[in-house]
Amino acid sequence: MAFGKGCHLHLIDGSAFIFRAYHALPPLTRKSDGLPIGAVSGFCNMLQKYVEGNAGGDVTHIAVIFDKGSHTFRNDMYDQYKANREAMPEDLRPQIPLTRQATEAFNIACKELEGYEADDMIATLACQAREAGGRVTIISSDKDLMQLVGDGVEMLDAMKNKRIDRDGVFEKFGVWPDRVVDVQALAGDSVDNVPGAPGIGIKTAALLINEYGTLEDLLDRAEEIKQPKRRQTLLDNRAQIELSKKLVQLDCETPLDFTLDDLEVKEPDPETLLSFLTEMEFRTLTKRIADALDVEPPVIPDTTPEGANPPENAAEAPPFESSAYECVRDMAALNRWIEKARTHGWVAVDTETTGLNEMRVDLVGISLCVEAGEACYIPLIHKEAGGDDLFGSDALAEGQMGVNEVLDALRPLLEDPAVMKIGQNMKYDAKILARHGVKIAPIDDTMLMSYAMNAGLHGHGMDALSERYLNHAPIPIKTLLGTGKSQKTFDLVPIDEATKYAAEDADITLRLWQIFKPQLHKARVTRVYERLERPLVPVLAEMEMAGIKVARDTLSRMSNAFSQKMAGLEAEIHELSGETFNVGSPKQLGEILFDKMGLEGGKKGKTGAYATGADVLEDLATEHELPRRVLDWRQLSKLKSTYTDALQEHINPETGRVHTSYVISGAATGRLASTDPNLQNIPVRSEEGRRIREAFVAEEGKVLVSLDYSQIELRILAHMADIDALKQAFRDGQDIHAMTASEMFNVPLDEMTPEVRRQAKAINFGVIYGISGFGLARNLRIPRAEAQGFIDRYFERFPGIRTYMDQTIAFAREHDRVETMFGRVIHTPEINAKGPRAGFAKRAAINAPIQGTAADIIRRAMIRMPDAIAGLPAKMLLQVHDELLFEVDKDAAEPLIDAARKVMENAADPVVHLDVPLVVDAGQGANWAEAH
DNA sequence: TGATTCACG
DNA sequence: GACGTACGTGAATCAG
Repeated sequence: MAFGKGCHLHLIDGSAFIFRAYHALPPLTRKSDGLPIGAVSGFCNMLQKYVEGNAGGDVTHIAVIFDKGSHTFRNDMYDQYKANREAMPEDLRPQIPLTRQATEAFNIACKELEGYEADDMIATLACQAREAGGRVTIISSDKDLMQLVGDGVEMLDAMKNKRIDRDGVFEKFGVWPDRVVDVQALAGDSVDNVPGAPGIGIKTAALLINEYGTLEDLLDRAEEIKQPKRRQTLLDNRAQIELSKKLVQLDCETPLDFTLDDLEVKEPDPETLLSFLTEMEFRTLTKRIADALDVEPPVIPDTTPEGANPPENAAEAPPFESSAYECVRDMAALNRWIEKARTHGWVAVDTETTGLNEMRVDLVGISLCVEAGEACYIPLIHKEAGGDDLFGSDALAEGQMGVNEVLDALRPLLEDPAVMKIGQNMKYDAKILARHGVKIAPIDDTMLMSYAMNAGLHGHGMDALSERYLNHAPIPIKTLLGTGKSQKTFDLVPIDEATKYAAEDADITLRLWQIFKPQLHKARVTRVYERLERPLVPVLAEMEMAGIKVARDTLSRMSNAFSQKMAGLEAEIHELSGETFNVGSPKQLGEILFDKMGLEGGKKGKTGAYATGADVLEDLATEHELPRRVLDWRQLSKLKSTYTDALQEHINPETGRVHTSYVISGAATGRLASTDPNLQNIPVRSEEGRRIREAFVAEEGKVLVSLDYSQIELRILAHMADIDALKQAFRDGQDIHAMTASEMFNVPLDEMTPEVRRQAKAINFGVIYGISGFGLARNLRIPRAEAQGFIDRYFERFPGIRTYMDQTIAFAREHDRVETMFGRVIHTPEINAKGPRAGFAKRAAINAPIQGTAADIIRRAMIRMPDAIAGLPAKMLLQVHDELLFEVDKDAAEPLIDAARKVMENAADPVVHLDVPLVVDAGQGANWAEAH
């Protein structure tokens, strides 16, 4: 395309980029040979960020312009020009040619000219582009370039992401761009050693220029200046000022050996770019760019933990031999293991504790493994064998080192960035260790590796993985602890037994890691694992340890109120049924309703019991009073048993807070699951239930802040299925359900009734779930034919939805899996099954990419959140699928909302560009009910 | 231990 | 033509 009207040229000041990169970054060196590459790395990062930021923009032409040589025509005019510049730092010099290579690798034109400064080339190009009728953006913050601004030329400070237009220039110089040189000529520039007029700065210069029009007029009429000192300075220094103007005046006539047309934007060649980055050994950037280009990142050979790769021959691992495990009882032995871990660069770690509640249990021992079959156990607080149960003997068994002693010795290893720590469900161990002041990092997690590769195929617990991938059934914990009431804790297990069990766990973990690590690439889920799974571990560990304050007395009051109401309802129910029975027993209730009272519509399930679910009772409620009472009773029973009662037992006596646990690999779609207690299903839909949220409170002087994505799954559907009408509605900020209703039923928006809107809303949700006429009919309580009619109409109006569904199912049928927009893989093993199971699988396959993409987005937000709110007195406490809950000092609530909202709304960038905006709603209050 | 029910997104 | 039918979770409870 020839450059002309409608074109947009971006000119990057390469030298400025390099210096900024150099000063912004610590002195990094290339691992393999120590070559300094900090500036190159920063340069590439900035370039990448810049390219990403402009993806989909209107840039048509681009070039990075470099200075070349130190002698320019300005030195001929004035030998002191830029004379007092500091020499280029030694470690920057070799990086200069590399930044040129980098630019070329990005397939961006890279230009320089002997004897000219980059500024002159930029000026020339800008002038040419302007004359051709195009627009220009100069990426630089160099004030010397500001004289070019105007008539379609703008500057952009890439670091501050601030555009500088004519007004911006005026702000800086006090004159419009065409007089900037005059001001600079007067004011001079100490950095470039431009002399100017002594004693006159930018302020005074602007004042004078504005009064006299131009520099030339000013100098000619210098006699008229009222202030004697100023007048004299100008008269005395006329020659110097005129020279200064020549020095700062950019040359728009630079002889270029290329034209604007040569600068047309070109897509980078993935291979060229990635091979350059690989050569530089930029791991993070290589992955990021591979992501952006949607190719699997190349493997960078490495000796550091990030890429610590197990031996290729892991399959030839020795058989399990529990008697070979070592029990570490003294410092000398421990140090030998630490040394082994260091020489390998990795170590599998497993902690044994007195229970499963990470916030309360004690650390009993630690096992380590460095090679298959080579593992040890470090017992810490095992109790004396044969201890008197009656008196609960507390005596420690012989031959154990102290907990602090051992952790002090292990801490440098566990925190060493050069040693990879491998675990199965590392969040657990990380929390235990964090309670002892050890911040374990970096980590790999075999559970998460399995999850990234095999979600939907099987579970990811260690026992299942060991049997499946190592063909080895681990020692069941039951054989050590027993079961039921007589179950004991791990500290009561004899040390020799514990050694076999614990060391085996570390051994298994290491072997799994050796198998999984190389598989990640082949399964094309490396970036899912490294960017969506692993980084979540420390974030969730922090949230879980922070916990949320729960007001026990509030819950307990509610509990009592519920009890009373339930007793009343129970009496009425017994009265109505004519006998006393267990209202909580669906079986008894079914018999009362359908056998004794003879109500219609009794259906027996596969166990032969009548169904008495809420939907059944709801239907019966029109016939009889009893079902309504049972529904009310059940609601209260649920609230009391699951929430007001159970929640109190989860309040940690030490912290006064409730600490949930998130299961990263819980849901196949990428969603988190919350357990012990589940804080993702605290009531909100019913008025009565919502009040339970009043018991979730902020600490004194703080507030709870809730931010939630508005309609995130529908937005993702609109994008993925590419439905223009829906996308436009979201862009316009319309009520999406009303808009759907309007489209479907031909009702103008201003005549929309709540009932019609409600129906459209049900359909919108139904679509996400893989709708059926039957299901919609049941949900809306309308005849099935009518529901089917709605669905047909919906697909007629939004045919893209049908296409999306068909394509998704076809993909699943072919590959036995579906994927989210971020590359998360969800296996659909039943998609080709026969019978009703195929229906389930189909609907799950339709839903998974949508639900999963939403899950990926909030994960990305959570991973970025700690940095984004680092300066605020705030903590992220809970995640509820599309909501994040924070606790923050009262006066910092607004800044927190601003910061967190920004992260959430931009969480898809830069890997995925959504055609619809993500919108986040926020609220705050003393408790969760108020904040939501 | 499995089925049922119901809380959430 | 029949069959079964909205996606993803966790916890409490009953009953065998």
